[in-house]
Amino acid sequence: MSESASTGIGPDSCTAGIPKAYEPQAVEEKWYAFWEKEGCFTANADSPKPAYSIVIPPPNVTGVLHMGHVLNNTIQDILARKARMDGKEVLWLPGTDHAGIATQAVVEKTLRKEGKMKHRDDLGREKFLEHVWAWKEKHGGIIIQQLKKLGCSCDWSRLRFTMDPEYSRCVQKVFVELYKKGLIYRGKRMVNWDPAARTALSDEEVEMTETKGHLWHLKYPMLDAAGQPIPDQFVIVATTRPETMLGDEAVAVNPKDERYTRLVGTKVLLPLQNKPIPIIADDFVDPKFGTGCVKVTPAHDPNDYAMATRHHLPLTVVIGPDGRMTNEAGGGFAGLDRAEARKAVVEQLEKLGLLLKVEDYVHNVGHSQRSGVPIEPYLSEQWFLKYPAVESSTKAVEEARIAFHPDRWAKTYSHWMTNLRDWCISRQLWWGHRVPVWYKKSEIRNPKSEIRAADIYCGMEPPPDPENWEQDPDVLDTWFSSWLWPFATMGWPETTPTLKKFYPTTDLVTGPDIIFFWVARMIMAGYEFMGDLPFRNVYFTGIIRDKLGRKMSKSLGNSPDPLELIAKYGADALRFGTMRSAPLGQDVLFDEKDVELGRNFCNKLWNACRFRQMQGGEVQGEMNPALLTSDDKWILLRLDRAIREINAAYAEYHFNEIAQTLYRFFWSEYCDWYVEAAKAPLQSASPAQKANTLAVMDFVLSHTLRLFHPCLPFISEELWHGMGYSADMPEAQGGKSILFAPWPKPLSDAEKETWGLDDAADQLAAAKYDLVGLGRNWRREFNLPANKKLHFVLKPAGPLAAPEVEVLRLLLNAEQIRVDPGYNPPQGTPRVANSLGELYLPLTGLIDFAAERARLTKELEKARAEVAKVREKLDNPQFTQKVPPKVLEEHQKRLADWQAKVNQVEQSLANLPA
RNA sequence: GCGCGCUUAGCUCAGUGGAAGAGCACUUCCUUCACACGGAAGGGGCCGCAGGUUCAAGUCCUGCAGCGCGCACCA
Repeated sequence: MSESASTGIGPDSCTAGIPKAYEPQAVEEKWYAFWEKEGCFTANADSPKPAYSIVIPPPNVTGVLHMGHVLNNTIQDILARKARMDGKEVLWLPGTDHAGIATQAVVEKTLRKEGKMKHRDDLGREKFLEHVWAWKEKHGGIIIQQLKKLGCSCDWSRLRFTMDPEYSRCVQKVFVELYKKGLIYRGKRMVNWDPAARTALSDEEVEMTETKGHLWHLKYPMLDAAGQPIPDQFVIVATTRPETMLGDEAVAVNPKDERYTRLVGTKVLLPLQNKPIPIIADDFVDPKFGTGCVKVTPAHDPNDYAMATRHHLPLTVVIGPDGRMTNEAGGGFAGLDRAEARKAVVEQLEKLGLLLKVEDYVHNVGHSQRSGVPIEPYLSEQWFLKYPAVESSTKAVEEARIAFHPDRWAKTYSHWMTNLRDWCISRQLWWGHRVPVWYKKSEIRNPKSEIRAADIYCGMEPPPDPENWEQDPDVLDTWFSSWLWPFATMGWPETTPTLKKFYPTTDLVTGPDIIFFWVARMIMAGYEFMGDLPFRNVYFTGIIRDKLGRKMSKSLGNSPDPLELIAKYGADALRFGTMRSAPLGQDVLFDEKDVELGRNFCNKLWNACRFRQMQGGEVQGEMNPALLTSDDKWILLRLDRAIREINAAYAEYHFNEIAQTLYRFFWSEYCDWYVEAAKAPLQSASPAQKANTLAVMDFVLSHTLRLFHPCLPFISEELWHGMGYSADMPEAQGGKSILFAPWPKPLSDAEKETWGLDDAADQLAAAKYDLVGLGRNWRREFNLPANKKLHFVLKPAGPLAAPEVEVLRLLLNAEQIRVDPGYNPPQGTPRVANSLGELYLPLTGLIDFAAERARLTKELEKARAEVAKVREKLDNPQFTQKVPPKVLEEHQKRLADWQAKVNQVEQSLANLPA
């Protein structure tokens, strides 16, 4: 493979030429280009392989990559790459979203800044949209390029945008169908109005935030039958929004409230407007709250609107769609912003002596999720959708045909689904899918009267006589297009091969914050238009926070730029670090240290392979069972365990466990123990034995690289070729790319038997490493420098082959280990022991016996405590009778082990000088 | 108000019924021919509090407290 030459590692490269540290930049660029050129990510709809598919949650077309994207897309990429290695035909379908309000707001802001307009009306619809499209062309590809940097294996040939002409047709078709079914209707309602964006919003786009405000108590003068104020007689109303009083049309009391019964039917004088308004009785009013009198502002409060409807009160609009007071608010207030008007109204009332008191008051205020400003309840005509396929969608999740991970979100879903309210889908914007509805021009549009059905034309094509019609100016909520994403991206309404092969999709990876916005609606759209669920599993990621637990935001400046991290540490490092700290369903506290850990891990992998290369020779294919050492057998068993653990973690979407197992296996088991132990045969054994050790390394590394590939796609590919493991594989199964190499299988019983991977070998190696640990501890105890060569004596408990002793010698960094079954140590020789035998360090005179005695005493105490703990359990007949046999055996063995430890340590202590 | 999470080593977090774990940070030693983006050895936990179930509880149940997040029209 010529690709390997440039970065240094490879079968033919000379040792000196391999960089000591992994340098990801060139490697990542090279392999991404290779994958794309070779069409590795392109899904074949005609493939006989079983299908695996994911649709990307489309990022905002003009957005840039942030840490949330990194988390989300790394997970999707891991799933996609794992599925390929499992032999599936994989489609990861990418795309972007037009993100109506967000994009329009950004473009408007830019155009204002550039002095090209003050308000979009200055440009007009067509001209303005030209600017948005230009913006989209300029910025739309950025996030796609960034996803490629991250290594995402999306099928870019199928890239979709929610405003693609074909996609727009889907949106129109869906609107028309639902309109004809009567599920989409037009209505005059009190909606959530965003005065900054000047559009209606859905309920889901309103965030209730606890706000410190005030409760103003206002005095409304009572009027007598002749309409004259009764001196010193007032009705007291309390309000959090005094500016709305300019639009009051009544004061309401509870009909059962005896304090006010006699007042019902009389009138009060609305201050400032000097308008008589009635006192009405309505059950809505809670007599126990405040004074029991409520001011009624029909046009600016949903409850008041409902009351006004019941009592046939007029609607006085005093706040306009721009959040400024209208002419109806009166001369002194018209034109003021609602916040300014509040101050002005309070000031005036105070002057008139009509402000009784002001209390601090904490309450929830709806804010626009987009622009952050307080929502204004606003009466307007909008399009609404009565959700389709609700029952099947609810059941699909409740009966786990669609599985949520973690499943607790199913409860949230269920709660929302059983309390659905119609979805306000029209937006007073220009950037988006325009409502496919035309109104007859001859009908003079009177905002106070609703348009008759006969004068509405709804269709995918404009009416045949367009000159007589006028299209609805509004566009549709962005989510009204993204809810079709899983099938509209696959060629629906045609039954395309892609749709046939890959719908329903397998997994969806998204954030729980859009469970209502997107996930629930996609499920309903799936059932309504495809007659089937859109995905089988939904993985909900956590939210990425900074290390102080704060949400990442531009204003806080606590959001690192993933591309800078990639440039600094490599994409693999970013992916691995993120996965390792991202438990299922929990928020992720991101720390750059995690990425550093990822980089260090890649470097470890690089150097472990570099070490193998430095031993020379071709890839060794066959392991000769007769030549396998206990260390070989031990690492093969550890590999087997790692494969099983990783498979189990994949099955449960536990990505942090996958990363942690990879880390533990490769670093703590393979590098720390196996490689160090293997240096013994590599340095001194026969050529055949040496070759066999290399065969074990090649076996383990070639499996390891494949286990790593979904998480670390770049370095695993580089090393896969560099080490020559691709050479033996069929072209389509790893020969071309590790992408298609078969996913490692756990070792079979037959393999374990062939290679002699039994408990005895496993325990021999483990005992060796244990003894090494005990021996190494002496260096610290006795202040012996780590590089000082020492002489040990080993008194083995049984027969011990010379190569095992050589491993001990190497791991202990010993000059020599003298094996002497009959060794009779002089009093005072430090001693440790386990099942392997007794290890002595004859160093009389150099030793701090007090420290050794203290250490051994502590160890003895610990061992005795453990013995006591286990013995207590075993002495309990309840325990021995009820416990499963396996657990009983474990405890008995534990007792024996700790007892042996006690004996060993006692002997070691006895061996110290008194 | 209802619902859902979280509370384990200095920090960030794994660990869902059978001997308290990882990474980082810290201490000591080591530039030994894969790696100082490294190696070795250490120190450090009433597993939030109180009850209960069980032979056995960090793990299951019930309260309580603190923190966080959803949902909810009380002015």
